[in-house]
Amino acid sequence: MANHSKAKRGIPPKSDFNSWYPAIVEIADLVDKRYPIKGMDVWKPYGLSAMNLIDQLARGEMLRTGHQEYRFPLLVPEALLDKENRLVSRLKAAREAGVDPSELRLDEEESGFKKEVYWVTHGGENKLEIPMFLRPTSETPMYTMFSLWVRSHADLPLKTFQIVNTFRYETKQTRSFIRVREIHFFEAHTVHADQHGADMQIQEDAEMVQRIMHDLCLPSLVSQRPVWDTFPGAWYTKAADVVMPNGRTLQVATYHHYRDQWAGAFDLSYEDPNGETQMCHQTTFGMSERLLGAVVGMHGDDKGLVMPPSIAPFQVVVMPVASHSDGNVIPAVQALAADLNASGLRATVDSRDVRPGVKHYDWEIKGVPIRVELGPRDLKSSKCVATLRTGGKVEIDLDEAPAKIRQMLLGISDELRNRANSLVSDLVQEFPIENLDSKDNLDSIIDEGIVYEIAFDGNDSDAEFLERKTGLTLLGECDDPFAEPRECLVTHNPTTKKQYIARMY
RNA sequence: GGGCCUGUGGGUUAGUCUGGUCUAUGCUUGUUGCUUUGGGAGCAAUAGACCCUGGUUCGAAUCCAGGCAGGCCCA
Repeated sequence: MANHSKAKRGIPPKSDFNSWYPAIVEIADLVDKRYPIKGMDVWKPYGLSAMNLIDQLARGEMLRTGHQEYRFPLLVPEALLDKENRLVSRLKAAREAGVDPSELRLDEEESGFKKEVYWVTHGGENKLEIPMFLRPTSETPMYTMFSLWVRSHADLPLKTFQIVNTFRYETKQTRSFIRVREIHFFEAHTVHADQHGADMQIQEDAEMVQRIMHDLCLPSLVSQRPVWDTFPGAWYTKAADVVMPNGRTLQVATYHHYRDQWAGAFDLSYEDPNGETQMCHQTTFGMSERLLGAVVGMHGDDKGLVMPPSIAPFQVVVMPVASHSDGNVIPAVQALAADLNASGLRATVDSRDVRPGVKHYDWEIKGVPIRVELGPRDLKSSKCVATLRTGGKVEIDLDEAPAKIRQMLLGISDELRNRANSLVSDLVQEFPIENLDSKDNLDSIIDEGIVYEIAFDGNDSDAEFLERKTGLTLLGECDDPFAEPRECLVTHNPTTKKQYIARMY
């Protein structure tokens, strides 16, 4: 058909995910990528609206769990970075040497961090005596202040969060929402009296991640990152990864247990009830616009986006049909939308003077969960026709519309979860061979579009062997181990440690 | 980190190899008007581009260098 491509507004098939993704974010009007700086897209109203709704989910969790919202400055003086770099390089050296960090002296080694930040070196025409950088994350500025705020055990726990933009000078290929240079970022930082307090916080973080992922209808793999992939300064790092349709995993949330390692570097201590000075224990929990990237990638299809109802900027679009032939249509449509909005749904009216087909296609591309048509025919029978983005059309009574539609949205969420789960279960597979003999040629065995589940309990060099051999990256150890011990893929020791290897974004 | 490719109206595309025919092609989109309107309507008019800087040349969208931007592959 000549207008085949036109019929889909030039959307490549989703089976070609690497072309589909960058196309759909622009066609669905989430962002405009033409701003002339690499990795810095312009957020358009529709995309921003969805992102704001994701932020609201995070904010809701924060308030529910007693965190308070702050906003710290964007600029950080270089001197503070030095403090952090010393901590990071000390821990890194300790890790490499396999010794306790406290046994190492502070050295002046410069970490690679400096290369990844944007520097502000001038104020007007004057060169700044102390250069400043744009936060890549906010540990440094926040902990500087925390050490002023926390003095007594009564000040703890301190549970904070902020939703801000952070900056990273990415040199690799950038991708909307997935790898960008200006990152819309959520970060929660907490301070506790002891390790137990921080342990509990990590548990709470895990629950919050699960709740948010549920709202977004996204299944995720949670694992503890290997030591070498642990956030600088952290005792351990846990991460939630979403499996994208091309088999690559996307890290969408992380939470770090710092123990008292950062507290040492930033002099974060308090007086306990006995009047003794104690070091604080800390955690952080971070998420970003990658959540939106995951939603786009996971739920979208050949026809466009599919928005989960929880973050759909419009959950329902009401479209008048043949309103020119019946003056009652427009008022009825407006009344219906008002009804839906009054019942707490996000509904809008598309009263553009275009053909109905155009409206359907437009909102289909944008992934609106339910499109409602209302025309003269329906008015006679007091009904309207609802079309689901996930498929199907139903006639519903006008007086029951809000309740029915609310129910249908729940059904759509369930359907999206089912679809996502079945996609992921296709993409996550057991490793095809029992052990990695170095003679094996794995090219014909490894499928780069698959996430492999393996038994692995090796050390750094075993992991390096594994990664080099397979060309995949180790995500880390899962929370749910195998029920029965299995043979480790590399060491051949029996283990219940379940791990995933995949190509990561 | 290493290598490769690309840059033409808002989008997409012809032209680039082999400099002059380009005062730059088609489709789409935008705007205006009329007719239309239950899943992408039609006709007409109109608007709109050679990434930037430098070089070679009588002459550059086309060749060369650098920059910026985008994409791909490998580590």
